Amino acid sequence: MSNCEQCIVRQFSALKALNKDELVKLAACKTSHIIKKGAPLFEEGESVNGIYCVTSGVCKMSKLSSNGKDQIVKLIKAGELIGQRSLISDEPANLTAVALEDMEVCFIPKSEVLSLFDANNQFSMNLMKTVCGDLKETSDHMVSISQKTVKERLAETLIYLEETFGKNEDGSLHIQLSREELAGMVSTATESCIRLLSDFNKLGLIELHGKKITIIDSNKLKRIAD
Amino acid sequence: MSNCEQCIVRQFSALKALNKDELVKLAACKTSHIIKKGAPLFEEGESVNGIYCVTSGVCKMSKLSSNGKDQIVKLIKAGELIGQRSLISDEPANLTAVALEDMEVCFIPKSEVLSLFDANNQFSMNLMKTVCGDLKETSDHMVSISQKTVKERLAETLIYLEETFGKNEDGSLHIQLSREELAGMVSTATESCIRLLSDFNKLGLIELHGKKITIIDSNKLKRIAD
DNA sequence: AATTTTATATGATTAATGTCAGCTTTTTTA
DNA sequence: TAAAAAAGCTGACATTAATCATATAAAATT
Repeated sequence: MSNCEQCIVRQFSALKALNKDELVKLAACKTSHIIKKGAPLFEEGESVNGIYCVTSGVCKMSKLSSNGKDQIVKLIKAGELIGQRSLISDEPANLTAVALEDMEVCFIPKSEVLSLFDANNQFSMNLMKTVCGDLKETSDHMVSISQKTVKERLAETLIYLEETFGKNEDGSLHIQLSREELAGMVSTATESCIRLLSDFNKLGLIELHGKKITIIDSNKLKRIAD
Repeated sequence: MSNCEQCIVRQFSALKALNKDELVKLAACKTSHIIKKGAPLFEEGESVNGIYCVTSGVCKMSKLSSNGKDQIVKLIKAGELIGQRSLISDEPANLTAVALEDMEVCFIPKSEVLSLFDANNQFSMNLMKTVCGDLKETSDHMVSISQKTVKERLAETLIYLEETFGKNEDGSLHIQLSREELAGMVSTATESCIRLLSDFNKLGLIELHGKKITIIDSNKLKRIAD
């Protein structure tokens, strides 16, 4: 059982409000897990009974629609919490969480979160701000899907991926998504996504080497994205 | 200055957790307002500095996109609160709120909400649940826009309007939206919306008399909506 | 009441994007 | 390493839904 006081990623989530005693108590009740790439943390409809704190790795939160397409609602990276919404709503998960890379996560049981919620106003305020931030992002995402073209959304998504997850030493996007997953973020068909990537490539906006995507002209991409 | 203790709609929002003292204090600091149909409560980008509690009437929360279309993100009815998200995030409004009917609202200043938040755990938990509910709805709405056809979404929206706002004695939808507004909810062009309403009419699923829409076969509509 | 403006309606056309099919490359598994 | 499976790519085509044009009806204004 590792220490929560030393945990760096804590600073990035609502947990930053916890005091020493609370952290000791947290360390005692949390459990650590390794989630392999492609494995689910939980699936839509499951009862989660706690929240996950991501120590390393990235995961996608998505919803499978009746036509078999996986719409990615958001990506989560180290330092963020997963499952707050359904914990607070006291409902089963609305989205499926699947690891995009090998992940390390800590599971904090619901009872512990609720007791923190009661005892620590700053913690609950932080949690609330996170959920409110998610709500704003999701509203904006919704408007973007309904008002922008696929090309604009793809450009927007590529910029988002670079800004949020950074790049490798060779300049390529650090996060590796399949074309299908990228399409799921953009909300388009896989073929359309591939075709537009290929167009961007021909226009010199990006470079493609297998799964690696390198953004060459981010200003032009930003202009396309609006 | 009217009484908050006697206010019925309080029961429908996070405010139901307030005790007698808190309600007296609330009554003393809140202000009541009449908003005429078509008038804005606030616009995107404005600082709201408090929350509105809707006593009567309905309003739309929408976002104007660069191409001039108004995407309606959600509708709000009596008993609900408006502006929690930006209050908690401490940000300007992300959406514009416009009255669809004459409305009565009470404005509660930010300082009062924050002090309730600190003093009353149940209140903050309620507020949090509301925001989480909004987040789930918005996520689902987003997936619906990206995965369903316009026809399916229109059917879905009509069912939602009947279930949420009820019908008049003659069976027509109680809430009256322009075709443009309905299109804004469905996320489609006004013409497409009109055309599909006309199709539904010909198929005997609904009846149109001017602005009045009457749902005739809600089962078939539900089947179309999925 | 007449006129202007706005909303609703419908047809024709175009543009955007999804679907299907076939092929190549990459990855996985035996 | 060979074979099989999955992912990526491209072209052809179909479909959906947006746009444009125009007509009618309703509402607002003079």
